[in-house]
Amino acid sequence: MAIRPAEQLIHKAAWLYYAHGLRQDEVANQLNISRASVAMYLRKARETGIVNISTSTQLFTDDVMARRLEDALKLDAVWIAPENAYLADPSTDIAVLAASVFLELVRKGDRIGVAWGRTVYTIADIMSYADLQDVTVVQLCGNLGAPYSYRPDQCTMEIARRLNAKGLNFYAPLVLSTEELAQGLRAEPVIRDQLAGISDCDLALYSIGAVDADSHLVKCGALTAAEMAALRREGAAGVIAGQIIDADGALLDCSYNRRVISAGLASLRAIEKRLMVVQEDSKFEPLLAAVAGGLCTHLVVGAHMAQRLLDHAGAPAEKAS
Amino acid sequence: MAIRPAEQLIHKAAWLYYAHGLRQDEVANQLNISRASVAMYLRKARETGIVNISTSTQLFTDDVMARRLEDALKLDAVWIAPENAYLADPSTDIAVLAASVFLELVRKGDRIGVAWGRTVYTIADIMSYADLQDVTVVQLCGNLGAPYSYRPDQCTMEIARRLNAKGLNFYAPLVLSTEELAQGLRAEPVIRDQLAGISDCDLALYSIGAVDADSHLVKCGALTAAEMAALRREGAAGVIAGQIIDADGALLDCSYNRRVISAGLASLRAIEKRLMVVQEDSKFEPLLAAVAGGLCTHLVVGAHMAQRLLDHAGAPAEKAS
DNA sequence: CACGGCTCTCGACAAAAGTCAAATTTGAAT
DNA sequence: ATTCAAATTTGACTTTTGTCGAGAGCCGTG
Repeated sequence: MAIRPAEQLIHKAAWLYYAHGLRQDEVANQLNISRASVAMYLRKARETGIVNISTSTQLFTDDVMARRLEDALKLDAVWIAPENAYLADPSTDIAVLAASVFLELVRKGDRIGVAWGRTVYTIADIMSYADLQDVTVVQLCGNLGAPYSYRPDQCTMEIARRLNAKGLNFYAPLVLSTEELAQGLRAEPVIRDQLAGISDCDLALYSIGAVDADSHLVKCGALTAAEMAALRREGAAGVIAGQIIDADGALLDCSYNRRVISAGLASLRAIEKRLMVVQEDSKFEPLLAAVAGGLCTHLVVGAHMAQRLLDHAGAPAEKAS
Repeated sequence: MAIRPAEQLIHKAAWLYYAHGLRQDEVANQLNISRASVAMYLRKARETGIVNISTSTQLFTDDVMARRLEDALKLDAVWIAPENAYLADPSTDIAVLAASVFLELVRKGDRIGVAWGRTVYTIADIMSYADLQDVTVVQLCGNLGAPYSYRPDQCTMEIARRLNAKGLNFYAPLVLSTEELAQGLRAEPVIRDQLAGISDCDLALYSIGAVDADSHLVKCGALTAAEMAALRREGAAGVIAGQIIDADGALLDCSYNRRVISAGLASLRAIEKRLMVVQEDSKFEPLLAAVAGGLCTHLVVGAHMAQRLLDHAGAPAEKAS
C-alpha cells in the first residue's frame, strides 16, 4: 500500500476534500492513509491542476475606466490592474491578473499562440497549473540563442507545462543574416507547417516591445543598439512577436523584418482572441501602434497606462455617472 | 469604515488571498481590517462564486468502463461515479460528480435548458456557486402545482441562482386537461417564444423518469397510478422533461403527451450538449430509451448502472489491455 | 430622538491545515 | 542476494484558518 500514489490517490483525495467537502482527517480515514499524506496529495493536486482555484477577474473589467477604454480603443475586453493599491510591486499585480485572465480565456481543445518576452515569461511563471488536456501551445516566432529564460521556446514550453498541454516548438532562429536564407527556411516544410498553423489558433498571448536599446532584440543580439536607433528613425514604433511595426501597426519595410522567421501579422490578426499584456509604462507608444494595427482584442494594463491611453484617445465624451 | 463591505472588499480580499497567495493576516493588514473579517469575506467569495474551486472530473471519464460505454452507446462523454468506494451515500456521489461536470460544461454566454426532478434538484442544491454573468437558464417544461422543491421552476431558479445567471421561467402548467387547451396555450406568444428558444440552448441538464407509480408525475398528480400503468402497457418506457417516451426514445402517441406543455424532443435533440444524470439503478430501461432516442450526449451514472449498460450493449469486443 | 432590528466587525478560542525530519518502503544496480 | 538512493509515509509540532458571541455603527420607525 506504499506504492505509487499515482494520480489515482491524489485524485481521490482531491475529490473527497474539494468536491465532497470532507475534512482532511476524514479523507485520511476513507483512504487509509495519514492526514499528513492527504495534505501532501492535496498540495500536489493543486500544483498539478487537478483542482483549480480561480478568482473572477470581473472586478477589473467592470471598472469604469476599463469600459471606457474598450469603447475608445474598440477592444473586446480590457482589464485594469489598480496600481496604487495593494501590493508592493505593481508589475507583479499586472502579471497575476494577466495569468488569471489568460486562464479564463482558454478553453479545452484550444490552440494557443505564445510569443515571448519578460512579461510573457513572468506570466507563465506565476500562472497556476490547469488540467487542460487537449490544448496545444504553439510558438509564434523563431528562437534566439541567448540564454535568457524568457526566450520564445521557454515561454511556450513553460505555458504548455502549466496547462498540461502539448507544446509545439519552433526550431528556427528568429533572425537570419540574409533575406535569402530566411526565405529558404520559411519554405522548409517543418517551418512552413508551423507558420501555417498559427492562424488556426484560438488565442494568442503576447506583450509588446519598445524600440530602444533596452529591447530584448538588442540584449539578445538580434540587432545592435545603433541599428535599433536607425529603425526608430525610419518609423519603427514597436516590436511584436519579434517583428517591427510602425505607428500604424503595419510591418515596417526593412531588411530586419525580411530576415525574421515569425508569425505574419495577418496570421496574428486571424486569431480570434489576442491577449496583450503590458507592464511597463514606457511601452505607451508601442502599445498604441499594436492597437492601431488591430493586433490586440483583449488588453491587460496597469491603471497608469490605462489613464494615459484614455487621455490620448481624446477623452471621448466625458460622462460623470 | 463600518459601512457596506460590498463586493469591492470581498473581491479585493479574494484577489490578494487566492491570486497573490497572501495569508489572511497579510490581507487583513493590506485592507486594514481584522483577520476575522478577511476569513468571512473569503467564505463569501467562495459562496458567491467570485472564487471558483473546481476539481477535474477527468478521472471519472478516463475510466476504462467509461470509455467503453462511450463507444457502445455512441456518446460524447461518460462519467462513472465509483459506487463501492468512498462515501456512505452513493447517490450523493453521483450528484456531486454531475454538478462538477455540469459546471465544467457551462461556458460564459451559454443558454442552458433545465428540466426537473429530484435528481436535478439535488444537483442544483449541492452545486457550488459560479460567477457566470451572461448565462441564461431556461425551464424546459411547464410547472406542476405540487409543493415539491424539485418542481421545474424551482430547479431552474436554483441553478440560475448558483450561476449568477438569469432564470427564464415558464409560466404554464405541465399538463392540461384537454388537448385543445394545451394547443391554445402553446400558441400563446409568451409560451411560444419560450418553447422556440429551447433549441437555441447550448447545454441541457436533465434526468430520466421511470414509468411507475413512484414517478413524480404520479406524486404530483399529473397522472394517476392506474393511468401510468396503462401507459406502460402501451409502450411507455420513460419520462423526459415531463413527456413520455417509448423504448426507442420517440414520443409515445397518447393523450397525455398531447396535453403537455414542454420542449419537444426535436428541440432537445437540437441542443448541442445534453447532459443526462441518472442516480437510481431502477432507471435502467428508461435510460436505454433516452439513449436510443438520442436524447443524451453526455452521461453521468453510477458504476453499477454503467456495468448493466455495458452488459446490455452486448459486450462489444472485450479487449483486455 | 430614542428604539429595536439589522448588518458589519472584532477579539479570543477551537479546529484544521501545513511542515519537517525521521522512519519505512521500493526499485534498481551491483 | 545485498546495498543504496530515491521516493513515500508518518507522527509530532507550528502555523494558519474558521467560528462564535459580544460590541459598534447604521437606518427606518414610532
